[in-house]
Amino acid sequence: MERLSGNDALELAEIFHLLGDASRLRIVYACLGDPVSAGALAGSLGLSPSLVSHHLRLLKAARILISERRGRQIFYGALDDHIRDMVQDMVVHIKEDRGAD
Amino acid sequence: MERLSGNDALELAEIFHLLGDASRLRIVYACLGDPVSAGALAGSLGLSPSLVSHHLRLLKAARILISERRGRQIFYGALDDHIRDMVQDMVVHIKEDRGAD
DNA sequence: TAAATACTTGAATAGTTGTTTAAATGTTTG
DNA sequence: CAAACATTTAAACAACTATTCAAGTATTTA
Repeated sequence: MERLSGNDALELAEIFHLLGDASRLRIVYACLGDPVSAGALAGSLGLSPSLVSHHLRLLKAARILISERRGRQIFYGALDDHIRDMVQDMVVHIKEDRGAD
Repeated sequence: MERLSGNDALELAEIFHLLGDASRLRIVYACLGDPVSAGALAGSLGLSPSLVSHHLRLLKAARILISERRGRQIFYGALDDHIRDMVQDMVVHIKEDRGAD
């Protein structure tokens, strides 16, 4: 049981905070597999393109997602496997926990 | 790679959101071992008793922490091992990830 | 029971943030 | 080049939230 410094807490909280919004969490989750275009995200999640774009910017700035342009679309995907595993594991963990109610 | 419904996302995001604040994250982390009194938390984390109490209420409502009165102090600890492991694992995961910069 | 201790509660506030609407940018195609 | 497509950007706003301060409640002890 290590100690958690104020600085560490700030940094960690930033990641949690980004996943702490339903829209953003769904966006991240939808990007864990093959890269998805911004428009496809908006379409499949029922969110406005503008809103999705705003969230994508934050997620990219936090180095959770990366973007790649293909023609006139821009595809978003997880930065790397570490991100993929981390998010996947966290979601599984919480789902398990809340399931055992 | 399962799908994440809007409802699931809302529920999951609520937990993430609670851990997405530095003060709250430190409080939770400090409670993962032996139960700690509200005053001790405030003291060791350098936060006002009032602020700590506000956060504790939220964390208790979300069934992350539980409280037990002993004399005039009230001790807070993780709800169960599931919570302990979950938070610990998430913190480790994120620390690893950000370390590999 | 009065004082002291340990927390909690409520109100008030300054700052943040998710969302919308409208306009702008970059890219392809006729 | 102009029109259509895909996404971003900027401004604006309502809702939310972390924090503080002051007052209130419960528990112990002198």
